Amino acid sequence: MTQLLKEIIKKNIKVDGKDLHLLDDYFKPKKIAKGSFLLKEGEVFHAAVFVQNGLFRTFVIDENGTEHIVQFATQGMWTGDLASFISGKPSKFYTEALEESEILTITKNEWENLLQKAPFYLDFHRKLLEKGLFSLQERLLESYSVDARKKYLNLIHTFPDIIQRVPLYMIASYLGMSRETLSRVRKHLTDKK
Amino acid sequence: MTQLLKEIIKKNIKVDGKDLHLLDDYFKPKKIAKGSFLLKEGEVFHAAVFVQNGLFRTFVIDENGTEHIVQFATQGMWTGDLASFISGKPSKFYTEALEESEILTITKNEWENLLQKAPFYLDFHRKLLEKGLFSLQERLLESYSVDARKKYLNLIHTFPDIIQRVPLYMIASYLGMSRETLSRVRKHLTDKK
DNA sequence: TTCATTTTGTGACATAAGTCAATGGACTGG
DNA sequence: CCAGTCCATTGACTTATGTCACAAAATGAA
Repeated sequence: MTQLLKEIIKKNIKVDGKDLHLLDDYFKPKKIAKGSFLLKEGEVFHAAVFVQNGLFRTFVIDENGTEHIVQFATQGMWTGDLASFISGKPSKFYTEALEESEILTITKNEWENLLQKAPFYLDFHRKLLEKGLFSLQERLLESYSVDARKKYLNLIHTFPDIIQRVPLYMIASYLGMSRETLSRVRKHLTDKK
Repeated sequence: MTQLLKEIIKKNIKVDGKDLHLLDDYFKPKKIAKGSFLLKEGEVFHAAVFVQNGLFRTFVIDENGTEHIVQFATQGMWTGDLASFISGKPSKFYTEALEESEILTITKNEWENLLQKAPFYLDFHRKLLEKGLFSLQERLLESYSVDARKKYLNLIHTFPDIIQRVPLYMIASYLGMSRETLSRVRKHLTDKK
């Protein structure tokens, strides 16, 4: 059940077998129907969510009512709003299942509890935050210095199968451009071949 | 010496007086000359840096050789590259003193040491990361949904004195626009009065 | 003060991307 | 199998911002 999670943890921190088994007691599996929400704006995100399989998007809605997708999460990734989970403050984000999905969750309290029993999970916690910081930095830098075409190319390079799994207008939203612009970028790329 | 730092820590976490005094042993004060660098691209950022007074910028240089300012840090803020400090990986950033400044530093090793002696500083560490995440999120969202004029207005609202302290072309770089665009935005704002 | 350097402002023009509107294709539920 | 959505494409047009070039102003060092 928690196979994938265990592998990922082993890759990130040093932890021995019997401590890994603790995870089975703490993380609860759950099925999530396509179209349902794990989190809506204004709510506090009380549980960490690890994606076993399926696909989620997390997005904000700005003052003009436009959606901006901040993250896609697939198998092996974490989703929801890490900052809200840690701080206990209300989130600005929505996270929605785009496919029938399976997740592992742990509530804030249980997480704190686990950290007490097995403090080396603090290292993992840290790594998570660090990765969150890192990927946000990357996206911010990209938004400054890269044009539409290159953003798209970068995405299909780092995340090839996302194109098959979500409608293009969501890709456009993720990349911070209009769906028409994305459509034209794609046309130019195929024309050149 | 560590007065300001102590106040900030007290605001963020619960910690009693005698544990605060530990900070005096761990943090070293340092003067930094205007124009000198705390960090250059490719280096690992080995010390956390707290700004006592003065002003720093941290920036990246993209593939085209253009600088993009990611953060200004003034009194009471932290500067450098948190992600590199934590992960021990080389940084992509430069951080430069824009004024004669005074800082408090602590090396990575001493920091780990302090965390062992006084584990509640972990909460502080966490808060720092959380704030880092939060401010990056804010900037990313702004870059998507806000035009040049509003970005400038937001900045002078949240950080009024920065305008007096750094040249406008750096403000432009921080806001992700050309200096000419910023110049025009400012003209329109004064014309309207 | 004076000269050189840095910083800012402005006009003319170029360009990437957004907006609007129409069309047709693909999917889906009944 | 049909009707109704949903989604993607495309053209025409608009708009915000960038780029280039030059001039004016501010700054700072000698």
